[in-house]
Amino acid sequence: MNGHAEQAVFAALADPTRRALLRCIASGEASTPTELAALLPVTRQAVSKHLAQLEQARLVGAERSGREVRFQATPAPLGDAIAWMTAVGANWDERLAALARAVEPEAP
Amino acid sequence: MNGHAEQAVFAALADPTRRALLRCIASGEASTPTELAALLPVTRQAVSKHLAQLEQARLVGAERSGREVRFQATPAPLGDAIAWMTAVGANWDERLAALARAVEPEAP
DNA sequence: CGTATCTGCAACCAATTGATTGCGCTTTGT
DNA sequence: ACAAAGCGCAATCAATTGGTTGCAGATACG
Repeated sequence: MNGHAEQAVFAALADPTRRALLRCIASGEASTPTELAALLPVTRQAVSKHLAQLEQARLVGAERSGREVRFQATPAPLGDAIAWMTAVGANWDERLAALARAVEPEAP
Repeated sequence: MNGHAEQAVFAALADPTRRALLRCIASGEASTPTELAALLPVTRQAVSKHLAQLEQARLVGAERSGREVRFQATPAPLGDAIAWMTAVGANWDERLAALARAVEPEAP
């Protein structure tokens, strides 16, 4: 689970529409593609493709309920991305090093 | 300093070559474009363009020294990106909420 | 049963991106 | 002074991306 995970996560987070979608889903503002499309200035199909990318990055999970699909946020990949950032940043920043220790509570 | 910063940071981090460059610079393995290009399977000009993007995201800083340019890592934007992630993730994950409190030590 | 929703899939299009080559400018060293 | 090293800029190219429209398959509701 190294290297390839951050790729998808950072790529997914690189798009403003995708970040907005994740925020809406995380805050419980909306859950289905049509609901989310109503909140954003793009079509439902565009939202659906973005959701597919977020799902591939494991940032959201889909669950079908009848004719609609309900999306929910998944926290783990964000933690992985933060771990990568702190691991890199710990080399030259003390504050990030401290955060790295907070992220990885493993005792050697 | 809201919104536009993460855009550049996440976009910069979305590319594998750029992540490798940041890791090399952060670890002190290399500092100049030609040094970095020697470590990666791309040309020096490609490295230079990637460095420009990292610089635009404030993840690295350039400093000319004679005929060569020495790059150094800048920690702040990583902290901003982590703050964004924890802020979004805090809505549905307790562990990220705890991390958010660690990142933002501001008392209201 | 028929109709209106909600969704996914395919084709297609413009814009961006990652990467390359070639050239010109500045700095170092003999 | 002159050659070599390091760097930046411009043009170019293939591949990817974000977005759209159109259509077909399920599912709820009258």
